[in-house]
Amino acid sequence: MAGLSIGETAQRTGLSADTLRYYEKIGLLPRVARDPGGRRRYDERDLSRLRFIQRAQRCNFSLKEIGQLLKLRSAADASRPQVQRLTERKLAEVKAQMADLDHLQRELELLLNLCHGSEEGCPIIEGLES
Amino acid sequence: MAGLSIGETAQRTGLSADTLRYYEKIGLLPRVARDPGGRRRYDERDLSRLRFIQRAQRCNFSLKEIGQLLKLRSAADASRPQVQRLTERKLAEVKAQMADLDHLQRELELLLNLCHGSEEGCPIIEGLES
DNA sequence: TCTTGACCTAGAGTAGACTCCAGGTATTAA
DNA sequence: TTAATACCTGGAGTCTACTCTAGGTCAAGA
Repeated sequence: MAGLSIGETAQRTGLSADTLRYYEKIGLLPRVARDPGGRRRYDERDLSRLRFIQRAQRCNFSLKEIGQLLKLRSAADASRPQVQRLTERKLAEVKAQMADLDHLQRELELLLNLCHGSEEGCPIIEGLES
Repeated sequence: MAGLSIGETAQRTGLSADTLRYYEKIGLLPRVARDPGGRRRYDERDLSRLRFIQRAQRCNFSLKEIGQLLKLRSAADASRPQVQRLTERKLAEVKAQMADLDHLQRELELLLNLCHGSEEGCPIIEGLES
């Protein structure tokens, strides 16, 4: 039988079967193909979409935003100016978020370095206090 | 009257009065002192705790984790290894998120470039799906 | 004195993203 | 043939971090 069952897809992506059904229910995945018995069959397109969703989600995009991103991704030539504006906005957001995270990373690293170098007191706690 | 009212504290911290009451309700702040009329009075200790909470929250710690950090704060010396572990985990999370964002950024930039470069339609974009 | 505005409590409601449940069907192994 | 297993649907429940509501109190100004 072509494609993967929901169980296999769950295992492969690390998402639960419930989550996969949920994504379909809210339209994040277009209706997944069914076998003659009515069970879902996930193809490579679906898996690619799921990987995209997971990456975007790890970047703090909401499912709603991911829906928009997915539209950009698959219908890019349908309404190009609009698509382009959205893409640019998302890109700007991604860059801003990168800058924030970069800042955060430095801060956490600084705290940890202080911690390794200090004799007494907890510099992480102290750092968060001041 | 000693200390700040909830309104003044809200203004000073940028948190809403509701949020301040909420933090107290869930035990993130110990019971705040009351004046004879039963209104809250925030002292320097409370404000320090609130600053701590806000900083930690900006570092992507959940309120639950912040609760842990606050407990550890009283015995900072003894609990240093724990604090360090928590911080290290956060740092790892932040780094993973950065990597994902980087990936997403490239993908969006690629999409944008393809859109700029083509006359009508973006035939290569369908290739992104796979 | 009356009114206004800040405050009080307990508890309900919200949004996002799941997660679980009940009751039913299909496929496979014994 | 039967039992186990994986799957189906619609809908209810959960968690986080608030946010809002109702109904009441208190202190200060006109």
